[in-house]
Amino acid sequence: MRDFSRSLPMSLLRAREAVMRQFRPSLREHGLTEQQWRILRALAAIDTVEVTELARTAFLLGPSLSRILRDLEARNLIERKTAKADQRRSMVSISEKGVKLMASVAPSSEAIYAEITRRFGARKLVELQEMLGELERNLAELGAGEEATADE
Amino acid sequence: MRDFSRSLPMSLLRAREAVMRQFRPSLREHGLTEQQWRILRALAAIDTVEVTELARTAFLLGPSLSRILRDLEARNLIERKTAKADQRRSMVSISEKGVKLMASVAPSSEAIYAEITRRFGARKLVELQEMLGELERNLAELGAGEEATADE
DNA sequence: GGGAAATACTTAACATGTTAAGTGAATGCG
DNA sequence: CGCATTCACTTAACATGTTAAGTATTTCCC
Repeated sequence: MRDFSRSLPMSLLRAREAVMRQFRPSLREHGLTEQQWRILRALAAIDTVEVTELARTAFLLGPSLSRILRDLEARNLIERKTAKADQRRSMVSISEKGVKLMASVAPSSEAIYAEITRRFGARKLVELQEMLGELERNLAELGAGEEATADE
Repeated sequence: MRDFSRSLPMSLLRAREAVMRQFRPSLREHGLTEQQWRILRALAAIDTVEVTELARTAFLLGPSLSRILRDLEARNLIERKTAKADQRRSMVSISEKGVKLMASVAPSSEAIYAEITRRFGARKLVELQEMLGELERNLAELGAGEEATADE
C-alpha cells in the first residue's frame, strides 16, 4: 500500500496544522479558539444570520456550533433572538463587545497571514487555493451522487 | 478584512473534509475511525515502534495516541511490551488480527483513493501535494525560530 | 383543521484535539 | 553516590468533531 505519510489526507492535515500553529498562540492570548474566531469573523461580515446558515459559513457542524454559541453568548460576544416569523429560527449577530474583541485580534492575525503569504509567495498561494477549491468541488459532486444510488 | 471563507486555513479545512467524507463511511463499516486507521497503517509499515515515534508518524498528539492505543490494545488489534533497555519506552506493533482487519479495509480504501485521483488528475494531485509539502516546510522553519527569541 | 412529515435547532454520547500536570524511569553531574 | 533534571509516556480537563436522538415549530396535504 502507498506510504501513508504521502497520502492526500495526511498532506492536507499536516499543511493545515502548520498554518494553524502560527495562529493559535495569538488567538489563545485573546481567549479565543480557532472555531470561536471563525464564528466571529463570519458574523462580522454578515450582520445577522440564522444558525444553520452560520454553520455553513463557518464550516462547523450543528452540534459544535450550538455549544460554541452558548458559550459566546454567555461571554456577551454575540446576541441572539428568535425570529418573529418562525419561532424555530434563532437569529445571531455579533455584539459591540465582540466587535471590539475582533479589532484587538485582527492586527496580529493579519500580520501572521501576511508573513505566511510572503514566505510562500502570494502567487503560489492563490494557485494553491485554486487547486484546493477545485478538489473540493470535484469531490462534492462525488459525495452527493451516492445518496441516490441506494435508499438506505 | 479578507473574506474568511477564502482564507488559507478554511481552504485547507474544506478540502480535507471533502476528502475524508469519502473515506469515513467505509472505515466506519469496519469499526475504525480515521485516526485508528492512521495508526494501523503506520504500524503495518514499521513492524515495531516506540509510542513517541508513532505519534510523529501518525501525526497525532501524545494524549490522543495514548487513548487510542489503550482502545486498540483492548480490541487486540495491536500489541505492546515495554522495552528491556529502557522501562519508560513501550514498543508497539500491529497484531495478526490487526493485519487481517487492514486487509479487509484496504481494497475499498484503495478504490476510493483511485477514484479521487482519477477525478482530480494524477498529475495535478502530485503537484498539489508538492505545494502542500512546501508550505509545511516553510512554516516549520518559522514556528521553530520563535522559541529561541524569548525564554518563556 | 388536523395529523404526518419536514425543518431548525439542541442534547446526548463517544472519540479526538489541545494544553497542563502527573508518574515513573533514566541521566547528568557535583 | 545522590539528587536535580530530563525523558517517555499517561491522566486530567476542557473544547470540538461526529453521529444519533430529542424537542419544538411549521408546513403539507388530505
